[in-house]
Amino acid sequence: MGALAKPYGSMKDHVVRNDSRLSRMLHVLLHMARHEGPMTSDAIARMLGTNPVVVRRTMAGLRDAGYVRSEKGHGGGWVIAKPLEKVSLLDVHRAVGGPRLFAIGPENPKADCAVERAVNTALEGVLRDAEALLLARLGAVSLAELARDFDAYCDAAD
Amino acid sequence: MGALAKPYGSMKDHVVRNDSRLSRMLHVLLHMARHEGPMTSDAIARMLGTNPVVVRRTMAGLRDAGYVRSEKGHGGGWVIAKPLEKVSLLDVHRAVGGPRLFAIGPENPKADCAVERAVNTALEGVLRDAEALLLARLGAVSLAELARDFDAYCDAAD
DNA sequence: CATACACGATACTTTTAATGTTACGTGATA
DNA sequence: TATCACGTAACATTAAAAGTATCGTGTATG
Repeated sequence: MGALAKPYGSMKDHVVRNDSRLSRMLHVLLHMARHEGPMTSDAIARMLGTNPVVVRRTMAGLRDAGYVRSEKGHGGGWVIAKPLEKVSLLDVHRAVGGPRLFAIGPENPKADCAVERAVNTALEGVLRDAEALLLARLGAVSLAELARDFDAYCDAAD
Repeated sequence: MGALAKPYGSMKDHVVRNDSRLSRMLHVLLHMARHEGPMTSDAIARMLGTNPVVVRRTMAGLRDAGYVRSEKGHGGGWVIAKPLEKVSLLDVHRAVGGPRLFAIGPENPKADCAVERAVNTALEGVLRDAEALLLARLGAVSLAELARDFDAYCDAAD
């Protein structure tokens, strides 16, 4: 027992493809906040190293949630539609589909076997607590704070 | 901001295929603890609703860690090789390969873009803390405690 | 009003890791 | 020696995110 906890991401030496929708949207939103006028899906896609269709697909959730707006035609693109103070990282997570957070979990949540149910109960308890922490932390940070962190980081680099 | 946290597993209505190696191995180990003599990979596979090759593949990690032993030939199979008090859920997690815990994460951990790095820093901080909690909780529970929980649950059902 | 622009949406393909499956080898026991 | 049980390699399947091609719709501009 009692092995030491390794930090996040140190378990595998190969590259793991995580769900990066939250991370990407945060990246985009901060850029949009520092950008005059609309940003096109093409420009955003180049920023993210991906495809405009992926951008539209992912940002659709943000639009439906009212965090951004999209305009068609000449001079169109994406603009921020809600003050950054009013949007938390959790809001963005939810807006992009609120994907599952954990890669591990029980095989069969509704097991017949009593032993399996006992295992599930224990694991689910642990996962629930970690999820609560994660969501609380994401909910406690607004896009505005994230932007301020970035500005502070830039100033520190001077 | 301030949306309420939904409990674990409630975000999706379709079935999500999690990495179930930890959960499965805990299930198996508790059964083995309550079982006289070796259990064959075939019997375990029937218990888990899977294939004996999957069982051998996954249990290989437990064997290499010294938590179980395997015997060939007539009357062979898998037996527990270490007291349940000495093995934590975290030990089992590590023994099955210590798979990644989170399904979300940054797209590109080593970004050139300063905005992206700021996002990554924030997200990684949250994930690191949640991971620390998760690993600490897994490390704090031994297989023996899990087995006792199960016994208590059974007694309560009388 | 015609044209280029930009999003909206659909229908795919690709990718990755876990899981499932088949087949064959090795050692142990009756 | 025949059967049992694990060890291993190789390959197929699956699921979700991500990538891609293509078309439709609305919009501003010349």
